[in-house]
Amino acid sequence: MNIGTAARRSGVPAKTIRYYESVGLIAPAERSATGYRVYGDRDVETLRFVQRARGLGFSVEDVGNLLALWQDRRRSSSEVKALARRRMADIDRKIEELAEMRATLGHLMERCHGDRRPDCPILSGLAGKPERDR
Amino acid sequence: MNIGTAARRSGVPAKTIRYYESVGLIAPAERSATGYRVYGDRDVETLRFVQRARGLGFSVEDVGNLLALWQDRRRSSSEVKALARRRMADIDRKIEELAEMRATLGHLMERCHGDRRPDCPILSGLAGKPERDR
DNA sequence: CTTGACCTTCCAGTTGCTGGAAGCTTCTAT
DNA sequence: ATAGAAGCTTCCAGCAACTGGAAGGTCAAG
Repeated sequence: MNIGTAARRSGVPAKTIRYYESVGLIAPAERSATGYRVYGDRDVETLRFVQRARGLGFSVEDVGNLLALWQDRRRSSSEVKALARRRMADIDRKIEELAEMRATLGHLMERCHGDRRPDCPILSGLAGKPERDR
Repeated sequence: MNIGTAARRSGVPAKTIRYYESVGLIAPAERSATGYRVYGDRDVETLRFVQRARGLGFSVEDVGNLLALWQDRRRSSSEVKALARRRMADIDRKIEELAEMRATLGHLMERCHGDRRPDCPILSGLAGKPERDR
């Protein structure tokens, strides 16, 4: 099958497949006589694997490692789990960051009238002159 | 004061200040006779404002808008609040995405022994062949 | 045989910096 | 006075992970 079909079946856009190939995440596809990339069902499975791993937020580099482990019969599951643990820690850190932003922004917004008046605690807050009352 | 001092006082690295100037987020600084950028206390305040807004995750473009509103006496606070609301929605969306990743990754990890054996539900899960038992 | 859908490569742009090179200027210490 | 360190300037490159678009070759249908 051609790249368009592989793209449809895997959910990875054709452009992205080419990109993955160019950065070495996936092996270069075979080519037809006229230079078209040719894919098989295995390749589609690989692409789906990549898609899912990326969906969990693993970096392209980490996906490369996961892919290598996946294809290595002699792997130990602890290596995979270690990658997953690191990713989990990343996620938790990011969630915390966002929660903090959320809280701060929420506090600022609460006090803002949001009407036609120029008075705005959000701006004062950003300016570092927090409304001090209450 | 020179850029290094402004950087120290505002918490924005000198390189980043130059970058902000280059993309038009902040006005070009005045220059000394020898071409050094010269800053005043106002500029440091502006930089701090930018720093805080960026810390809440506003894009550089949005910070530009906030800055403009901050400096506009005739602004209405509703404009500011609208920006904040959009940012809040972004944050919530991202938190949700991350929470979903967390959950999925957590499920996969739970079942992985993480020992020397190659058997690994994390990889099978990514491969799209979820362990079906239990 | 022409049209339109695919495919190819290559270059550029996105976001928000950050690092580094080459070359001035200013400060500090002797 | 002068040497060296620290600070400043500009410009170019690169990070992640694509995405868009131009220019051009290919293929199937009517």
